[in-house]
This record gives sequence, C-alpha cells and structure tokens, in this order.
Amino acid sequence: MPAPPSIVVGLNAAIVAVTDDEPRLITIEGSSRVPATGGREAPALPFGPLDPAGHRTLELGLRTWVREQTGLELGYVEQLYTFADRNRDPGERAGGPRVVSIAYLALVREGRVAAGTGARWRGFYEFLPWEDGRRGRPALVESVIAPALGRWMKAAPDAEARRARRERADITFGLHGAAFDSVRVLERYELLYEAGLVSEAARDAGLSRRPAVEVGEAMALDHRRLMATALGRLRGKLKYRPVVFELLPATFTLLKLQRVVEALAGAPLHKQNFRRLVETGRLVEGTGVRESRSKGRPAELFRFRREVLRERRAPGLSARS
Amino acid sequence: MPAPPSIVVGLNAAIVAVTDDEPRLITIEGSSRVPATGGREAPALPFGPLDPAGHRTLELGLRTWVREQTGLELGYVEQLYTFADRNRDPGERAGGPRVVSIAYLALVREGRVAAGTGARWRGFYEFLPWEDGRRGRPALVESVIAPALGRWMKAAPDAEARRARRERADITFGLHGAAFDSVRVLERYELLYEAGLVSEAARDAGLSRRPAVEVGEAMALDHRRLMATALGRLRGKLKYRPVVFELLPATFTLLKLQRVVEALAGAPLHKQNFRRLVETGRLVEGTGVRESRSKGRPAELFRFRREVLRERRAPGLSARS
DNA sequence: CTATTTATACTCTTAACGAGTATAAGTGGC
DNA sequence: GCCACTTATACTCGTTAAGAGTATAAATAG
Repeated sequence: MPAPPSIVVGLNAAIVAVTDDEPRLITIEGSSRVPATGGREAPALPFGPLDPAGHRTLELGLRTWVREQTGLELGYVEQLYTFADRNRDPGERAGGPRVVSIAYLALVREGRVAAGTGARWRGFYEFLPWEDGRRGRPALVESVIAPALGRWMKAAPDAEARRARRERADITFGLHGAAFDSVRVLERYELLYEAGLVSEAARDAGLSRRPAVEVGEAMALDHRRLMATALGRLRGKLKYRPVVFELLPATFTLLKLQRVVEALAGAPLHKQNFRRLVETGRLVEGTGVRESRSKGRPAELFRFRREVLRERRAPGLSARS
Repeated sequence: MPAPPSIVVGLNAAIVAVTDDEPRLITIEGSSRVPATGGREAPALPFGPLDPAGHRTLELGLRTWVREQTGLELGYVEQLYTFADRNRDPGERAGGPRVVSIAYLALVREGRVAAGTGARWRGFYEFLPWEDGRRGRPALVESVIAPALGRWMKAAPDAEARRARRERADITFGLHGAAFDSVRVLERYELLYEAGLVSEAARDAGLSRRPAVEVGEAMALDHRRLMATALGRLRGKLKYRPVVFELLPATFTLLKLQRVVEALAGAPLHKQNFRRLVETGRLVEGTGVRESRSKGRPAELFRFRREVLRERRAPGLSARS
C-alpha cells in the first residue's frame, strides 16, 4: 500500500453564466463529499484534485473535472487565487493531507447541465443578496445589515476600535454618505463574516448554533468567499476588458448587452450613455438584422467586433450610471 | 524510508525595490540547486517548498523562506499566479515529484541582503532591457527586436499567419503607429520567447546552442517569465492603488516619488501634471520640512497620507506623460 | 552677479463622463 | 384608426479629468 500523499491540490471552478438577466453559477448539491452545514448539504462549487500523473496543466485538469461533473466544455477560464490555510478543509483536521486550493473563474453561455450529477444553476444573489443594487440599494442592507453592523461596531473593545469598525463598515457598504464601490465584493463578504452575519462564521468557529441574524445562503467550505472573489474580479474586469461577450450569444441587442452588464455589475446603467460607450469604443458592429418578437420598436442585432482585442488599449464597459 | 511525495508546492518571490531610481529585485546566484543555462548558473528568484507540516499559510511559508535565504523581513506581499505545467522543472523530467509553483510579488525598501547566501540585488532592466522607455523607446527595439521580429513574421507558414504575426508584434511592441502599452510586459516576453529571441526558448527546447540574436540576461527555469508577470502587475496596480509608497522611505520629495513611479512604469512623466495628480488625489501631505542637500531650489518633504486607503475609491498614479 | 537647476503656480484645449430632452418606430387594446 | 405604452435612437449641456505648455520663484555653483 502506497503512503498517503502529504499534499493534495484542489481545482475549484466558479462557472458563471447570465440567463434571463440574472447572473448564475453552477453548484454541486447533495454530494456526500462535503459535510453538512446544518442539517442538509451545503452547495459547493465543482472541484476535484489535480492528478499529478494525468493532468498536463492546471487548467486542463480543471476542464477535465468540470466536464466530468457537469458535462460542460469550458471556454473562457481565468485563474483567481490559490490558498492553503491550514485546517481550512475539515478533512485535514482529521489527519488527511494538506489541501492547496486553486480557484478559477469560467464564463459560459448557459447550457443544460448533465443530469444526475447533482449539478445545478443557482443565482449569484441567492448567496450574496446584498450585492444586487439594480433597483437601488437592497432593502436588506437597511433593514438587516446596517443595524447588525451597528451592533458589531458597539461591541468593539475601545473607542479607537469602534471608530475603525465604523469607518470600515461605512466604506465597504457605502453607508453614511461614503461611495459604494461595486467591486469590493470580497471585502463586504469578509466584513459580514467577521461580524458573524454569515453562517459560515459560526460553522468555522465550531459552534453548532447558527447566528440569530444571517444573510444569504451558506455554501460548503469557503466557497462563498471564493464566489465573492469571482464576482469582484468579474466586476473589475468588465471595466477594462470585453469579457461580457463570453456570456452572450453571437448576436444580441444593445439592451440585452446592457442588461447582462447590469446583472453582473449589480447596478443600473444610463441607457444612452451606455450606447455611446459601446459605440465609441467600437466594441460591436450592427448586423443590419432587426429583432422581431419584441414589445416596442424593434432593435438592431449587433455582434462583438473581435478585432478590438487587438486595437484598443483597454476596451471595456466602465460606465457607472 | 517514506515514499517520495508526488506533489511539491514551490513558493517563489519577486522581491522588488527601487534604489537610485532603478527598479531592482533579489536574485539567488551561484546556488547549485538550479542547472546551468550555458556554462555558469543562471540567476534565480528566491524560492522554497511549502512545508505541509510547518507552514500555516502560503504567505507565511514564503516569508519564512525569504527570511532564511536573504535575511529580509517582507512587508507588502501579493500573490501573482500559480502554474504547474508538466516538465517545466527539469527535476520532474528526471522522475522527481510534480512541481506546483506559486509566485508572489513583494515590495520592500531596499536594504542590505544577508552575506554569504548568494542573494543579490539586480536591475530589472538587465533582464528586460526593452521595458525601459524612460529616455524614449530603447535603441534595442529598433536595432535588434524589430528586425528580428520581421524575420519571425516572414517565417510564418502562410499569408494569414504572417498577417497575424505582424499584427501581434505591432500591438505588443507598439510598432508601426500602434500605441505602446507599458502594462503588457508578459505579452512582450512571451512574444520574444516564441520568436526565439530569449535564450530560455532554446534551452527549453533542449538545444545546446544559444540563439544568434538574444536580448536581456537569461534566468533559471521560467523565472524571467515570472519577473515579467510581476512587472506587468506592478505597472497595472500603480494606476489604481497607492503601492509606490511601499518602496519609499517615510518622507520624500515629489520629484523622488515621480522618479520611482517612472522607474517602474518605464516611461517619463510630465512633472506638473504628476504633481497635480498627487495633490488632487490627496495622496500625500507636506511635512513643512525642506530637503537640504539638493542642487536647485529645495523641495518640501512629503509623507504618504495613509487615510486615502479608506477614503477614495481607487487612489493611484495613472498619469501617462 | 549670473548661469543653472529645481520647485511651484497657472492657463489652455480636448476628451470623457454623467445627466437629461426630444423624437422615431414599433405593439396591443379598443 | 387612434391611443397608450414600450423600446430605440439622436442630440445637447455642463462638469471634470487629462495632456501639454508658459511663467515665475528659490536655491547652488562658479
């Protein structure tokens, strides 16, 4: 019998699509490989270990695992982050090998997921509801998060720590007049974690009771944290790289394009300015064809101008309102 | 005797400082752990394996290794990328374990390096001479790179491939009227690698002869590639995060700040506009003290305003000329 | 005292951005 | 066929940021 490996490299994928103007990602549920959070199994991201003998590169290993677990063939893939905090994985505490996790972001046009695998598409904002500001600041922030953060601030040991907590809360959530920065998704999740507002915090601390106040649905391991990393990176990238088109069909109307950007950015955009941005950036070209089955005036169908990838310095969609 | 591990995780550090207006990084030379490129040992970045039992996190492992190899205590550290291409490490080909490499960028104020370790400070542009455009486009580009890329273009199999190569060369190096994008450091290195203009290309292909035309000094393994990644990331980050201050002493003149930014950006900046940018961004505050030993009119010493980290959305120094 | 060097204050022009108004071209209800 | 409604598209306006240049102030070296 060979000795157990001392290190395992895990490949994790946040696979993102936008359907019906909602950002979604693939989760694996009901798999028994992940311990339950509270009663039932928490959703996890697709993942699998690097096979040192079989996988030639990390990305190829990831693609293989995703194909196996979801039946999907990935297109755009980008590495997010690698972490290996000790005891992050419960199996490690039980004497298992050290786990090094490498997280990836993948963008796909939503398709059917192979049946019977436990894989399903879930909405991003079911897990991170405070990130959807398309119809103004979510009510959840006013009604639940802000008051709870207020209690967290008051629980600080001294006046200086209290001031620091208040400032941090204001900046990350754009409270009390501070600007809300849509890219700071990870910072917001981590603040909620520290303040005990997500149930992963209690779970990781070894508590059996879930917190009295919690926001969003929990995920296995630190997969919700990883998801926050993915959304933040995606929002940032949107501004200077034409990545949205990975999520759209070959032709689309400008409104559709706008809706997809809004879905990811979690913020409404000014229609006319968005148009101007897209056109002056020469990101798309008209096809001459008009969309038929629409309510109002029919819109022209556009396609992505792949050439911009080689033309401009930083083509993206950075509009903010 | 325990079984040899099947996976080893390597931690690599690009440790950057700016001294005398030159960007530098630490290399390890004369160590026998790395096979020679051609005759003598090629410089390598400091690195060491993750100890699954001893290192609690990746970053702590990295800090430990750097302390041991260079005597330096790192401050600012940022993860760059993880890769694990098979046979990237020569030891792997000889039947050794699979190597997963994690690269980090660290910023320090240059200090003395512990003696006897083989560690020394080297200039970035000794390895990437085409990246220093502070005194206009480097002569090397006109005299060596452009002609060699011309030959590489002509060697393409067909007209379409030739067009693609020309376009790629023009974009990455800003030739024939294309804009030069200082951030695309990695793309430029990779193009030179493909075109056979860096000696690592011949080495990795198993050739014993070095190429007829080569630019910059070679490094061990893919450490020059990693260095290019570090410089590109740093140049990008400079624009939207106040990272320069990690490289400067507590107080400095505005000209000194500008020189450091220019050294990293590899481009000259417009003095008055740079000043305006720094001041309207409220990145620094005057100390009231004036520098003494200078040639012309004495300049005021400034210090970094740490508060901006919590105030502005994206404080950086994005000026371009 | 003068040439030289560096610091600092303004001005000017253009482009980009956020916001709004106006108008065109369809659908569905009656 | 007209009206209410929805969506598309064109154009204007004011503000801010960015690139570039001119002018002046304050020191040192000879």
